[in-house]
Amino acid sequence: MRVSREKMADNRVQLINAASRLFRERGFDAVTVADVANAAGLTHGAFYGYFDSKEDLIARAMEAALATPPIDPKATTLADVAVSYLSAKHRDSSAYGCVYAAVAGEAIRSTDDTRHVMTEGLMRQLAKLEPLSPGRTANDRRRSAITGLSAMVGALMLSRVVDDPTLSDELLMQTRAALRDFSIP
Amino acid sequence: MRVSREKMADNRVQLINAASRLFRERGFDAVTVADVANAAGLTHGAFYGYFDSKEDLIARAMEAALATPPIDPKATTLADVAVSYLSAKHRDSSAYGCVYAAVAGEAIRSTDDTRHVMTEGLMRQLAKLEPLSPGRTANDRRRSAITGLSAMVGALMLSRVVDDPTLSDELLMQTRAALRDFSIP
DNA sequence: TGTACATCAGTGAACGCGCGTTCACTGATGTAC
DNA sequence: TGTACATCAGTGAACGCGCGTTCACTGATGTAC
Repeated sequence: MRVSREKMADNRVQLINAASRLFRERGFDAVTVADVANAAGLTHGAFYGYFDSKEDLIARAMEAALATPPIDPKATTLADVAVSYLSAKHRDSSAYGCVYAAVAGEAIRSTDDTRHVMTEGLMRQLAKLEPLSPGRTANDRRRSAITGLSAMVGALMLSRVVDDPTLSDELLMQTRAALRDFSIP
Repeated sequence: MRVSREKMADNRVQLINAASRLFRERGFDAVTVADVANAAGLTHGAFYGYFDSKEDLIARAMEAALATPPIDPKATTLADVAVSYLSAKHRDSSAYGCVYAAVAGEAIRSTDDTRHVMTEGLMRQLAKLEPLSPGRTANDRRRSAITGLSAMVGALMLSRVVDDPTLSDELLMQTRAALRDFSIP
């Protein structure tokens, strides 16, 4: 059943895309190698022609997920970012959402490779957020970017844990409102 | 090997304490029923005399962990809370630290029971934080409590994922500083 | 209070299951002529 | 360009392992007299 080089390149992309989606949806542990292979139209045996191990796939999938961060390109301020980030839609569909809110907990106990990928992704995300964040000096903007992102990640995670829809909505709404008025004195 | 009623009551406490510590340290999945039983001085077989299932233990352990939240009792403002919450010590030892920063990611895909326990714990934690948070009206204080807690949980998790010690420290430091100056206009 | 027996908490072997990973085989692709 | 063969991507059975859970048995506890 050998396939063409083009098909092989496409299979790798499909594997990474499926993994990037499934891991964010269900977490690293709950997704099996067979799940990812099947979602990419392969059987589990083919998997090891593309990746050394499941841990390797995790790192590559997070790398891909972090290459297209879910910051609204039309956003011009931190408050704009917060409006789309702290939405019910983002809360209810993590598959293509923020990597940190989806898998940060598991990533803490993951391989060095995965943690490194997550670190570099965070640095890039902060660099993009800084010019949109309030503050007169560069350090003020960096401070509000870090605090703003932390608040968004924290609020989104908490809104996903909570089983009370009213509280869940309130967490998003109040954090959105606070970031709208946010400033570094 | 029957044991006394007192010993049994003590065993249950030991199981819950061990679970509450181990789950926060390593996550639900990585901790086995045998790990918890051994840490409490029992073998895995005895476990099911105390709990219906591992999921049952998770809910009871989180309940216990949330009964003594890690808010410094000497804190009189949100900024005070942030100083101890966003410390290197808290980041580096999750065993007795914040439940949300430790297991929120896994709790999202946990049982209804566990999610409910986490929800009630969050409501109590917010109620305690509100009077310490800045704002003129009750809603302003609630807003700053929610945003402050979100920022603390988010910053602590991110500081734990990151493999760069400088960035990790900066995430804590900048969020601490922002919450020190935090106000709702 | 002391004794005989019933109760039942703890033990550790065992079960069933699902996972990550390996591997002999298959058959389509790529290449040498 | 067409043919013959070597290559190697994909398949699915199989392996080894660790997990949650069950259960027959053991022996200390609790109780009835």
